[in-house]
Amino acid sequence: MTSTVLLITGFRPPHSAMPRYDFRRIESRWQQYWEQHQTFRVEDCVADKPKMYVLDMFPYPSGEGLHVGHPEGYTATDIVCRYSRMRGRNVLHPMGWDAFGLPAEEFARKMNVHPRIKTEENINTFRRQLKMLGFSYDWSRELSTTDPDYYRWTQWIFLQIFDTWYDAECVWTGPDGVQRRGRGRPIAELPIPAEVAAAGQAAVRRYQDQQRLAILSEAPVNWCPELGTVLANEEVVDGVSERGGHPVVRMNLKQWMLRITAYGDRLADELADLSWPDSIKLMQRNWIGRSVGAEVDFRVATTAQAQQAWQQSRAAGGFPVRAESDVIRIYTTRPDTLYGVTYMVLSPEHPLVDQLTTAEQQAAVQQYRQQAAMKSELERTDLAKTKTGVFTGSYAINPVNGQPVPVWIADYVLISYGTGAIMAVPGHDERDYEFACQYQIPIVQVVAAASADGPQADLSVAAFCELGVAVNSGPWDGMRTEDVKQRITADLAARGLGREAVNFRLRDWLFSRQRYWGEPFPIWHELDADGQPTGLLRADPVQSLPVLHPHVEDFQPTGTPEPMLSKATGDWLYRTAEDGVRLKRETNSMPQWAGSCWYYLRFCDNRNSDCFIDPRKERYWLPVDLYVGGAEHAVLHLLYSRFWHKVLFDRGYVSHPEPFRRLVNQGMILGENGEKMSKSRGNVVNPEQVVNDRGADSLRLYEMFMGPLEQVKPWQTSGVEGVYRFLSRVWRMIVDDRAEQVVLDAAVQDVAATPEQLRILHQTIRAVTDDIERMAFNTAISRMMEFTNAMSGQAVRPKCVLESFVLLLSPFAPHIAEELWSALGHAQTLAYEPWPQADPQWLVEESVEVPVQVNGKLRTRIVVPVDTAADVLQATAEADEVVRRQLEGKTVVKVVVVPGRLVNFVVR
RNA sequence: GCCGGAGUGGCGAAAUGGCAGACGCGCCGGAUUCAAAAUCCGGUAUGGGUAAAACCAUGUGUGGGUUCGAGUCCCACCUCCGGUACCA
Repeated sequence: MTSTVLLITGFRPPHSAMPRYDFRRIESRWQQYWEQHQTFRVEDCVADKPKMYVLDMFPYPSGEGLHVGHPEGYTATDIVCRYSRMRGRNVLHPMGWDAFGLPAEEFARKMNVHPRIKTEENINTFRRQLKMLGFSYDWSRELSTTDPDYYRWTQWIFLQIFDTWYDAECVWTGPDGVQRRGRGRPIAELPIPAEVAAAGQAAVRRYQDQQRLAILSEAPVNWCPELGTVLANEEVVDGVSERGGHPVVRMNLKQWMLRITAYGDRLADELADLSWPDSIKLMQRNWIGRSVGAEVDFRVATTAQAQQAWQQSRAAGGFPVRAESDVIRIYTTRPDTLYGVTYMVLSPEHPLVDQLTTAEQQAAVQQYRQQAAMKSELERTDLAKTKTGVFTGSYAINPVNGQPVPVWIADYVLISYGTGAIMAVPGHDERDYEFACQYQIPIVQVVAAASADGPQADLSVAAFCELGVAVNSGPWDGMRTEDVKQRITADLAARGLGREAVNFRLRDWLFSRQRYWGEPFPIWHELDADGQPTGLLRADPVQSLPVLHPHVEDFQPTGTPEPMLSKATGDWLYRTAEDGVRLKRETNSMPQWAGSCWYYLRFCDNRNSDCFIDPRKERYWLPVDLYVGGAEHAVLHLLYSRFWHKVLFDRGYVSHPEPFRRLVNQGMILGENGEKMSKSRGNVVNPEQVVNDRGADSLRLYEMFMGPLEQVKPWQTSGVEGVYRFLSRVWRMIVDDRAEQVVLDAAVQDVAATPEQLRILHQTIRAVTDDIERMAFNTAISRMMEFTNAMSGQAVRPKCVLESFVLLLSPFAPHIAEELWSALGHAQTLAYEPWPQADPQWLVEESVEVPVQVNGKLRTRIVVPVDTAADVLQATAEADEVVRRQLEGKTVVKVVVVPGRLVNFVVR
């Protein structure tokens, strides 16, 4: 009875088998297939395939799970990888976890669960969510920075840095065949001055310890009591911690510093050859902030004879490495303005301040220094509206003209930059100008405008900071600024009073933290008989690595700058060496940046227990061909990684000077309201939800269809709907959605394609291919939509055309593509099918529509054969009715004819 | 302040100096349906014009410039976003 009714009404039973595009079934099926068949496992060092290393910035596995921002970059790289495999490349596409860090430790503190447990839980969530999206990672290469097998080698690299000193004069040629000046060399090769050698073994060791690239030094640091750790300058924003916004105070602590500044020149110069966005290169260059100028010595004023004697000794002995105790050494980028110096400024922390302060000024200076010390970084920058300072009572002699100038202290001069002291030229420096006005210090003009039409100097209004010509500058008057700089520096150098100098805005990298959940340092402190540190250090032997975390009972912060690891028991903290020396372990831990500095190397060889990377694999895979991640890492992570890489390069462990050949930054995805996504704004989109609603292929496609990868763009849930509809149309174009099984639609036939169909196909192949090469995924998807719109209307859809199309679609929407490929009769995955080739024969249209303009305004369009010559094209245009009317009664002055593009009549 | 990047329909966007708005969303109309969903077809920058078309004018943040021709190149400015902040 039922069947009768069915026949009469044409009603078909709902069939669960698979009529429609059922993404749930398709996606889980193909994810299982890839996993079972190890489809994306990659071999190292394959000789007959060109390699391609495509890397995502690995995520911090937060407790929140995946964010829609993650799949943006990951989808882009996955498309490139899948495409590249089909183009015959051997593709390395790994994923891992940057899993050390404070949140897991905070959680441990609240819940008393070991950070490792929470970390593993978070990683499991992230891995599950990423696998849902169908990325073609080689999961056998997965790693976490928190794996002892991984951080063993992080510690090992630290020891290499510890074992290295920077020989700035060394000229050498690397394995890349490029000659460089400056090289990190083994500390054992450091020349020891005779007097140090004579002072004994301990003196030699202390001397070496000062020259290493990793040194312990007493430095003013940002201590955050709330977080229980010191923070790098970069982690402090406006005087509070970047994470959590807790107050930060400055204090002096002994901390590990990595001497990244030694590599400042190379880090800046070697950006040149990288395929990175210019804006990122510029940001790095600005961050490094290399400037060229001069160091100049000003002797504290005493008697004329003493001054003369000093100058004579300098003329004879040259410019010393360290200035004498009565000499103020300054750094300036404008040595040409030396004649305009009307005062000098020492930073309040400068070691000469006490010595220079006269009895009358004692109280004022003392008070000022105390104030400055108490000011946080925030206040010091915030209160910068009006400059403050105090006169020390002393004068120094200007080496170019013998004039005495007063010496002040002021907190607008930073102890950490240059020499911590400046010559002040209020006429030609904004800050000095402001200060001089504040304290009625004379302002002298020594630079005049170079020409009448450029910016002019008016020192009654503002400092004149432009280049120009020297005035009031003795022998240099009339010379151009650039020339005076050169010659005055040379002149000072000849007299032993100055020299050319280079400075960096970049500071050395504060490399220790006081947290539990970071890599322990493989370093011991020697103790004396009383159990006090002697200041001498010992490195763990590399065979004994990793230094594992100690067991601790609770994760409450110590409340003091004493590191968390100091809560460890004695057997972790202390040891007696073979020679009987009592040792205490270093209890600081490494910052989160450490693990991410070199993970791209370990992906090439993540199971190696003999070395951090097999040199053969390093030479095969490195450098990374494409690195995609957020612009928030534009400076720090990328600079730190490059630094470590260069140390490893100098020490012969890696063969390329740079780790990342090409860099692309994805733009942030905003909430639907155009604001940054955040819990507090309530506009967070959960990718897992999108996958459940519309499938991974739709999510991937939408993330790419939103707009250019690099651009910031708002999320639109209706847009996901749009690409889902597109995938449904693709499905119906090939599969009969009325059948109970996945069978081809009756229109899909094994026949030859028509010329029109071939033209559409090959134009699509060409456009999609070009767009993938340009990483313009949004337009590639548009082209596939156009193809689908055109082909769906065809009564007969040749199978061969659809097969090529499915291959084009597969990098973007791999699950549906695999399913369709299988429906089209293929037993194997399409992951390694050759990428379709555009046949030039079908790329040319037979005729073309050419716009005709009159005076640049579009008047009509004419259709002509595609290769119509210029004169014929013009004649055709002139013959056109609309054009004739437009040209009537006017004089044609000129005709612009671009064959195949346009005709333009210029008339009067 | 300084250094980057970006301003194009109702929205996301597209456009080697050569037809502005491809593609998608939304909306409007139609087909299918008892009805709805889904699907399919058509339309959709603005103003004028027309019964409807044709057609005309305007239009890529603002103002200028180069050019036969400018969203695209140059100059000045405005707005938004990102970076940076006394670096001598």
